[in-house]
Amino acid sequence: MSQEKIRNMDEFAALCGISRPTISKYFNDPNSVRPSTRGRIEAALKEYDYRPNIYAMNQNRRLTKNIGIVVPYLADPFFAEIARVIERRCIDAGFTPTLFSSHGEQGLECDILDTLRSLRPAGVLLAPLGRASDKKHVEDFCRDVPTILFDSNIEGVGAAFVGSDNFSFVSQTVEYLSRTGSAPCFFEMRDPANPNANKRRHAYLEMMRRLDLEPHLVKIDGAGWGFEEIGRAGALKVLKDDLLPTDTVLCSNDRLAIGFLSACHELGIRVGRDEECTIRLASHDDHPYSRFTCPSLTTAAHDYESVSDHAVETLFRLIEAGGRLEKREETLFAARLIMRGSA
Amino acid sequence: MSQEKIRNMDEFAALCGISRPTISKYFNDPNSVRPSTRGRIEAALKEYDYRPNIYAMNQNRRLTKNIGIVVPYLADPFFAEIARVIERRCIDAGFTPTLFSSHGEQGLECDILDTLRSLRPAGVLLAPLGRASDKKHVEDFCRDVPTILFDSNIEGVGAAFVGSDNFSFVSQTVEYLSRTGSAPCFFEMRDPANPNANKRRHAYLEMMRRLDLEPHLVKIDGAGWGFEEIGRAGALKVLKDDLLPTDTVLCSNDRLAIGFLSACHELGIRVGRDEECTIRLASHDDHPYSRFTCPSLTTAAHDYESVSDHAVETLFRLIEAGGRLEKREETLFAARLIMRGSA
DNA sequence: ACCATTTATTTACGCGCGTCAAAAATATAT
DNA sequence: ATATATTTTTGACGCGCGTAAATAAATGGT
Repeated sequence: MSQEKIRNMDEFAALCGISRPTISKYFNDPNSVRPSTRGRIEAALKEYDYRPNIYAMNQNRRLTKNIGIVVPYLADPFFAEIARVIERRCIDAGFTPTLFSSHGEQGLECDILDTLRSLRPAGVLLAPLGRASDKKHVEDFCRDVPTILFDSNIEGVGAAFVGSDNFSFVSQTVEYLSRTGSAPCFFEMRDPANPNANKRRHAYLEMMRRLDLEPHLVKIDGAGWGFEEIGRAGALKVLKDDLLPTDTVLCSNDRLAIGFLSACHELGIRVGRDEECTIRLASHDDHPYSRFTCPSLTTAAHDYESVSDHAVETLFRLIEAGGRLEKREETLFAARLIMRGSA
Repeated sequence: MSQEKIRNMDEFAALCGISRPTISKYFNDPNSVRPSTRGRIEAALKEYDYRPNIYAMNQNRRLTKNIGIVVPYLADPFFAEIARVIERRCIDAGFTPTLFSSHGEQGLECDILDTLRSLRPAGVLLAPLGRASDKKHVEDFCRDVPTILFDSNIEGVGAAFVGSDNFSFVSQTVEYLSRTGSAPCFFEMRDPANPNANKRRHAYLEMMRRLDLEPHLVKIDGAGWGFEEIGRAGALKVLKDDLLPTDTVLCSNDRLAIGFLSACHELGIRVGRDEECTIRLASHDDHPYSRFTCPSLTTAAHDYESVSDHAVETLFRLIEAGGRLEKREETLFAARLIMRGSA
C-alpha cells in the first residue's frame, strides 16, 4: 500500500485516472457506475486508502446516510441487546447508525432529539421514555424527521410503531399460572414510567375476568429506572407485612422479578414449583439474565428478532418512500412463554 | 418564538444585528465575545431557534468537538454503566460524545476505529477488546488520534491508560476469603479475551504464595462474551465431576460467578457463609446485578467514578496539550471489597 | 460499420461555515 | 479628554464535496 496521504477526492480521482464526479457517484452508490470503472476505483482504494470527508459529503447531500437509534436506558440489557441487533441491520444496509441513550431523563431525551435533528439523519428508530417523554417535543421531532417508534408507543406519533403485544405476554403467563396452580396476583410499580406496564396491568385484569378469577394488584412504591432495587424493596415490604394475597406472583417485568427473588432469598423464602417452595414467580420480557437467576425465571419472551427486523425494515421502507407512509402502521409481535424454574 | 426558519448563520447574524464572524466566534466559545454581545445573541437564540450546521462547522474546523467512546461489549452492564458516566462528563464539558460498541468482534472494532478516524474527533476513550484486538490497527489509530485507553491496557499504545488495579482486587478477596475460611481456588476461563483476566490469575498466584497457601486454578472452556453461560456450563461440569479442590471459589469476574450460582442452584448446592452452605463464592467487578443474585455476591468493586473521571480528565488534558502527553501515563485505581451473602 | 443508448468527463456553481487581515467601533486606563 | 487595548465589522477566500448541463466516449445490437 502506498503511503502518500490523499487530501481530497480530486487527488484520488487523479490517481485513479477517473473524473471526480464519477468517483462521487461511486461513493453514493457503487452500483451506479460501470463494473469496469468500479473495479478500477476499488483497486485504487486498496492501494491508497482514501475515505471521503463525511462532513463535506453530508453538508451537500439533502439526506445523510445516518440513522439515529434512541433507547430510554442503555444500562438495561434488554435495550442494549435490541440496540445491538438494530445497529447491525443498519450497518449491513449501508447506513451509519448512531446510538443514543436517554438515561431515563426527559431533558436528555429532548437534547438527543435536537442533536439528531441537526444531524439530518435519513431516519430514526426511537424507543421513547414513555410517560416521562416530553410528548410535544417528540411529536415535533417526528414531524420533521422520518421516525419509527419501537418498544413503547405514543399514539399517533411517528410514522409507525413496532413492538410487542403486551396482551399476548400476560395472557400466556396468567393462563399458564392459573392452569398449573393458584391464580397469580400482579406485582408492579405504583407509578410505572413505561406505557407497556399499563397495558400489562389491563391485560392481567382482562385475563382474570375471562377466567372468572379474582384479580389482585400489588402496587409498590419507587421511581426511576432502578427496577431491581425497587422490586426488592417492594417485595421485602410486601413479604414482611404478609400482604401477598396469593402464593403465585406475576411481575410486570423481569427486572422487578429479579429484585423480588433477591428479597425472597434474603427472607429465606423458597421460590419455584417444587414441593418445598412457598411461592411461584413469573414475569415478562425474557431479560438476558432471567435464565441465570436462582431459580431461573419463568417468563414471556419478546420476539427480539422480529421486533428489530420489522422496525428496521419499516424504517427502510419509510426512507425509500421519502419520509411518509400512507398511514401510520402499528405492528405487534406475540410473546413466547418460557417455562423455567420459578413457576 | 418566531416561526421563520433560519437557513444559515448569515441570516441569523442579520436578525441579531451582529456580524457573522462574531456569531461564529460565539458558537466556538460563548465566552470569547463581550458579555453584552453574548446576551444579544442568546436572546435572539431564544426567539428564533437556530443551530449551526454541524457538517459545515466540522468541515472547516481542524478539530471537531466530538469525542468517541468505544467499549468492547455494551450489552455488559458494566460497560453500559461506565459509558453512561463518561458520556455525561463529556457532554458537561461541551463535547459531543458518540458511543460505539465492538460487540466483541475484532472486525467491528477495526471498522469503528476507521469510522472514528474520519470523524476527526478531538479525542477518543477506548476500552479495547484486549487480546482479541487487532493490535497493529489500534496502534496505528492511536498514532493519529488522541486516545486514552481504559479498562484494558495495551502496553505502550495510546497516550495513557486508566483502569483498575487488578492486584488490589484479588489481594483483597483472597485475603478475606482465606482469613474467614478455607483458601479459595480460582475459577476462570481457560482462554480469557480480557487481559485483566490474566492479571487477576497472576495476582491470585502471587497472593497465595505470599500467604503460603497452595493455589488451585480451575480453568473452564468457552469462548465469546456470554460469560454467564460459560460460567454456568463450566460450574456444572466441575461440580458434577467433583473437580472442585476447595469449598471456597473465587471467580475471575462477576459474570462467571452469576453463572456459577445458577449452576449451584440447579444442583441444589447452597452457597454462602451460613452453616448449611457448602460453598463460598466470591468474585470481582461489582457488576450492577451482583447485589441481586441469590445469594448476593461478595465481590471487589471497581472505583467506577474515579476511573471514568480520571479517564475523561486525562483526555481533556491530552486535548488541551494538542494531542501529546510528555510521557505515557498509567493510572490504576484500587478496588473496594464488598461483603455480601455469598462469602 | 453504423446508429442508438448508456456511461463518463468537463466545467462550473453552490453549500454553510472557519478564518484571516485590515478597518472601525467600543471599552478601559490615565 | 486622550491614548491604549480590546472587541467587532467588513470583505474575502477556502474547505471538500454534491450536483447539473453539455459534451465526449464507450458499449451493444444490427
